[in-house]
Amino acid sequence: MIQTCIPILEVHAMATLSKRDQLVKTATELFAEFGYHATGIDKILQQAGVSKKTLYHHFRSKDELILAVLRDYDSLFRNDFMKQVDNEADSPKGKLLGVYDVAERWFNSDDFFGCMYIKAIGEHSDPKSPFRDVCKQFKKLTRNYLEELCVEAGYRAAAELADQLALLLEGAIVTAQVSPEIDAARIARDAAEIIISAQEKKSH
Amino acid sequence: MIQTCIPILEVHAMATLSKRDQLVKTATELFAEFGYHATGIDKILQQAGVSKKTLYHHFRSKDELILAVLRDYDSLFRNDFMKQVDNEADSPKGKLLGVYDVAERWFNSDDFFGCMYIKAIGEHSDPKSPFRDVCKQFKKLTRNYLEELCVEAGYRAAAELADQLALLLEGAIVTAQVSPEIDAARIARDAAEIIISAQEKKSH
DNA sequence: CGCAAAGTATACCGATCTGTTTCCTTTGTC
DNA sequence: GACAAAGGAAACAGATCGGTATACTTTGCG
Repeated sequence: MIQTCIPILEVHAMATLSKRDQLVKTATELFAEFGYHATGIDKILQQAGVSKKTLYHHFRSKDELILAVLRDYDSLFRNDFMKQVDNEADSPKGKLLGVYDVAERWFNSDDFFGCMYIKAIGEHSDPKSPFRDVCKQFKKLTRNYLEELCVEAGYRAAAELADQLALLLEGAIVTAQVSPEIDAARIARDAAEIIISAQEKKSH
Repeated sequence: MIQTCIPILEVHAMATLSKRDQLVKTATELFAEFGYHATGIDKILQQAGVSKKTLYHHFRSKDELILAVLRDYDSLFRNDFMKQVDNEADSPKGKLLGVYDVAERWFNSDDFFGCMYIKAIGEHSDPKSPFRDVCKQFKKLTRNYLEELCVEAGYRAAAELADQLALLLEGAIVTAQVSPEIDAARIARDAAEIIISAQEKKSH
């Protein structure tokens, strides 16, 4: 393609990932599938097509790469998830239940290996680990998103409802991870419907 | 103490763990806290006070030790859990809700680091991994236990109810693991109560 | 007692781990 | 075209990994 103007170049430059982003993306995929300790630096470098020197130019250590992975994935995943939920339904209640439909597609995708943050805490149980805050933050933001949907739907006890719906989502994620043959998303959706219905009767 | 008769000797011999059980017990604790890949053989041996030769006399490899850990823990944990639930209440419904009270005590204990099986799958995502079956089996047996309680309580849709209550329990476990300051057990219990109540209204 | 099984302690093996260093090439910019 | 920054390839370091081998000691039991 002939480079005709600057904007095209810029767009192209953005579409082509920087070395740093290549590293983070590859590391995300490998960490998700094989775990953090089991994934060596060399495997990431080989698969990303990046040299070791470049890695340690962008990150001080493997732990900092992990931290970058967790931070980047946080916004990426939630943005994509929320966008899909938005397309799932128009009504707030429909979106609330749509959460579990989007989750079901996620569970059935080829690159589903459970939640990166649960996995991270599972391998780094120290409460003072730098990963702890990022993981808690992700779970908190996800729960708050559910609360927003509850508020939009006009439910009085939005906080309590969000807590319970978040718990169902977590349970569905780990169940789908351990036992893929169980339709965990549908179970969670059914339970969510019951809990929401009970809330609606109270709100009247 | 003077050894007066055979039975006492036998009881004492059973109370003193065999080398194999010492290994499994120590490995269980370390795997639970630090994960499977991060826990080296040498650390287990040192903490168990057992030599390396003895380990490889009882187990062919680290993976077989992990397998033994998962298998032993399955019956040990569920037996203890069910016994505690039994003492929690007399009525079937009380026991059903008591599950989450027992879980709360578990979450608040010093040696709570999440579910060993979720952790195992998180570090060994290969569907053909020998760990997969043990983990799925544990989850299945736990769910079936909940279904038994539902049947005893006389709920018609015991299977569906058990699926949902199991999901809530899973969600509570990972939430308590990632965010200890959240009272995940109480949230799960509240949600369980709502789901059970809805079931009771249908069953009439 | 005497013997075999089980145990300890320790050195060792090859592989792999994170991280550093060296030397050379590419690339973007003034 | 020159120069500095970034990147690549590969050797290297020190530690640790899972697992084996050797030599000695303890223990249970007929």
